[in-house]
Amino acid sequence: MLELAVLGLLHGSPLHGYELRQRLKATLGTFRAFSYGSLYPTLRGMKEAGWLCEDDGNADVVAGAPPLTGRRGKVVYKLTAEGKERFQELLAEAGPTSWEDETFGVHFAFFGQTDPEVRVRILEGRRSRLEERRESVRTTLARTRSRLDRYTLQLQEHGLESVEREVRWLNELIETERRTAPPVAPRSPASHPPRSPASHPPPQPPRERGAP
Amino acid sequence: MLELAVLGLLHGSPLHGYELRQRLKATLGTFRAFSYGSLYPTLRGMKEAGWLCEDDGNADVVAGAPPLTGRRGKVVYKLTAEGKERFQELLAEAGPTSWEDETFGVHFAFFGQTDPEVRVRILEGRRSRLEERRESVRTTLARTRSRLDRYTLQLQEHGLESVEREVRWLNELIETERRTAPPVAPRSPASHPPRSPASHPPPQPPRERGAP
DNA sequence: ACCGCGATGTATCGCCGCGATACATCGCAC
DNA sequence: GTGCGATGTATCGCGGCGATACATCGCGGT
Repeated sequence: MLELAVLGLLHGSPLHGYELRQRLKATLGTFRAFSYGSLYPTLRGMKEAGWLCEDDGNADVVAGAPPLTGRRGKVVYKLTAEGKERFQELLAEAGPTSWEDETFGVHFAFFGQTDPEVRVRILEGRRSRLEERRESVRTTLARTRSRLDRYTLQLQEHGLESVEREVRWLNELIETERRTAPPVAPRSPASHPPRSPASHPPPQPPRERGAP
Repeated sequence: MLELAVLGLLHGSPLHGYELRQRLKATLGTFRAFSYGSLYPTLRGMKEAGWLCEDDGNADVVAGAPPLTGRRGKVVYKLTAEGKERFQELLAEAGPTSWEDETFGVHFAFFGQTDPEVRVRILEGRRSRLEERRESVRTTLARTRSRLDRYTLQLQEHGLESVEREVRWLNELIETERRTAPPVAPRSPASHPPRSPASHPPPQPPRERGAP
């Protein structure tokens, strides 16, 4: 999970731990934070697995500069070919793990590199996860409403509204996905009949970031 | 933190582990779930600390029934006097730990037993915590908006809206608190005005559940 | 009568993320 | 030139989670 995040961030450009963490905070935003206590061990593990390697760019560090200590310089991590492969692999799998609370945000953040079909599957999975929770809250709320204290009730209702809001958000996203890449073209968007039958726009990854 | 939750639940009535967990799920709702892997060790710890004891109610279990096994019966946990004391102690402290994401929900759930002043302090602490996060998201969003991919942007904005929504919620709650229990020290209410003064929303003291 | 099976119930283990902490270097203001 | 905050690497202990094992109970099916 952190693995996916690191793979994704590093897929953009090589980074060192510190900056990696900043990006993690910025990109995943409200979803999770991650700390070095997770990051560095993960990095180590991934290095051992061969997904990434250290890339000191140019070794402009004076070689013998601090001979006293264990030589602490910047360590820049960079994806290997296997790492990129691994990233694609993780992007492609849309299992139950993809729509758990913590994981979903990470997957979503890399939707730009994800296959449209997988996107929809993950969004729908997430939605049904949330709907399930919503129903659970609703029923227990209905059953126990009268027995609840004012504050517990308020907490419960706020939680319920949060879930409902998130479901609406997902609905919009799914709607948009479907309109952008419909399983069956409901209408020709342009004057041309599509040469690719709309089901696979593989060579046309949706609007990435980076170079404008 | 689990400790507070257990103390609070058990303050109502003695429970055994299984039901305790159900209540935990129901009461804390969307906030956290907790699993036995946390619950039982915590229970053990609390028992050792003297906050609670086992109370088998009536030992209507046939004493020698299953002599083959290690004799697994229901274990009902019950607060001791020290436990109740400890609960009050925890309710009274409104430190930074009280308004962290996970902890806040638990504290809030027991606001019915909490001193009004402490309630406001916790709500305000929570709010400023959230405002801080909101500003952080806003600024990084403003700085990097153009460089972000469509999905990352959407994720970011959704997160921001969530935080804003929660701040609004807290504002309402604080407002209500202030109206119900104004900062001016309340005069002795016992005397002759039998009906409440200006403001009489349904609750005056925190309407508890359970035993009337 | 019997079995099966799901709900109830107690308990533990390994994994992993977090927060705190230590240590080191760099750049810049004073 | 010195102190201090940002940058940077790394580890440790704590605590929660999910999976799992094991045990009992009540109920319906055959």
